[in-house]
This record gives sequence, C-alpha cells and structure tokens, in this order.
Amino acid sequence: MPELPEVETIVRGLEPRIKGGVIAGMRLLWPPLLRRPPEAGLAAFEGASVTGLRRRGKHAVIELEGGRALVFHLKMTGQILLARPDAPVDKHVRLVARFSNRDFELRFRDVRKFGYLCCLGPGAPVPELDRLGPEPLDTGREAFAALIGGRRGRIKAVLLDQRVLAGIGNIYADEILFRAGIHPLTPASTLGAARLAALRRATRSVLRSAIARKGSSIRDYVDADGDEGGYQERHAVYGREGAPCRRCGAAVRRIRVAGRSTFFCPRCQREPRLV
DNA sequence: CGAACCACCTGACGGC
DNA sequence: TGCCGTCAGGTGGTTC
Repeated sequence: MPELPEVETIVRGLEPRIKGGVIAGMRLLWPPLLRRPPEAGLAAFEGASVTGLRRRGKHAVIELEGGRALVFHLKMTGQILLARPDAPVDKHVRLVARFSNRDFELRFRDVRKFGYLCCLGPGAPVPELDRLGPEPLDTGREAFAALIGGRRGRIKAVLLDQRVLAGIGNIYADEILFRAGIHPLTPASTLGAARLAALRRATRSVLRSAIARKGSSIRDYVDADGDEGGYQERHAVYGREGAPCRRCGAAVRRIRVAGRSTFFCPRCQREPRLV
C-alpha cells in the first residue's frame, strides 16, 4: 500500500504529535510482527522518549533517546494510527504503544500481516535500511543517471528495485514512466542522457505532487488520523485500463512486468526498439 | 545479473 | 447464498 509519498505523509503527521512523547508501555497483539525481537523484550523501551521521526524509503522510523529506534515497514496494508485509548481496537491491530504524556496512543494495524517492526538498540545494524539505495528526491542528476542507466533490466523493474532508489512502488513507477514518456519495458541501459534527465524530472514532480496531495488512497491507505490521500484522482495511468489517456486519448493498456500490473499509454510511451 | 514464479496473508469482488 | 478464481500501494527466496 504505502509508497514513499504515503509514508512521508504519515511521518509528517506523526512527528509534531509524538515527538517528546514518553513510551509508557507497548502491547504486542501479534508477536510475529517483531523482526529480531530485542532480548529484553518490548519492556526495554518503556520510559524512552521520542526524539524524532523520519522516513527512509518506505520505512517509518521512530527515533528514541539513547540511540534506539523503532523501524516499521507497512508493506501492503499496514497503517500507523493515533487513537484515543478508549476507541475500539479491531482485530487487525497488531501493536499498541501508550504514552505517559499524551492523550492518544499509537496503533499499528495490518490486515495482511506482511508488515514488520524492528526494534533497534544503539548502533545496531539494520540490514533492512542498509540495503536501500538513495532517496529519489535527494539524488542529483549525475548520480541518478549513473544509478538507472547502469542497470540492465527493464526500466519498470529498475524503478521498483529498492537497492537502486528507495521508496518507489507500483503506482508511482507507472505514473513516473507516463510522465517521462518512457515505455515500461524499455531496457534501462538504452536510455540516453536526455531521457534519463526527463525520468529524473518526472520522478521528482510525481513524488512531490503526491506528497502535496497526501498520497494515494486506493484501498487501505490512510494517514495517522485515518484520513485518505487525494493523489489517486490525479493518476494518469495507474488503475485506468481501457480509459482514455488524459493527454492523447488513446486507451490505457495493462500488461504484467516484474510480476506486477503495469499501466501505460501505448501512444505517449512508445514501444522500445527491442535489441 | 536478470526474469519468472512461489510464498507470506486476508479480504473484496465478479462469475456462475 | 455460496463457492471459486482473481486481484491487491511489497518483498524475499528459489530456480533456470
């Protein structure tokens, strides 16, 4: 569900409200949520205060005093919600964190149970984060061209590869390629400087617009307050099979690439010359 | 290195 | 109504 713009929206909404919060206790309702459980258990985090929040790729990181951190991945259906402690807790809530100095609690809810939480001690290695490529919005023109152009795979698969750039998922990969006018099956290594520059501009503008609209809500995504994003109304191709392209009117097509549904305009994104 | 396929898990929806 | 297949904002492992 959540890609970079959705996680960014969640983190921005969370930060002003839980920064400075002191964790009073955590209730783990579905133990497999924890990846590499801390030896002392979640009790080790009681009394810790939240020093900051950040996003890395599609991960939400809650930083705690003493160099500790809680790293969440929401995968397809994960949600981080703030709720009054007396609000009903449904069966999909996997973790509840209470604060001693806040009148709301943080809940991690995840229907499909793909999401996870890593609890980090000071200096603990986090392979999940260390494996990630750079942030697309912090990557300069030359670095971007080197990262993308140096790959042999099809451009859609390259954009989805978190080791290349962190945070782009299935929706935004399609929207970015449409904006750049690049067919999803184009081998990345065949893109010249001009098209790589166009791809970088498209990446920046799509991600920034999506963040400004607070992400895309197709099925499950909501922010920490339970509010939906609005960028789905701006989607040019994703989920629009058979509908007219907003730019040229041709019917949007759907194919399968890297095992994922892939939408594109056959006229605005021309077939690559196959080698 | 890359691509295809399965796995993880639950729920919604369409067809019959 | 119910059963069955298909699909879903993600990733990791296996196999060719």
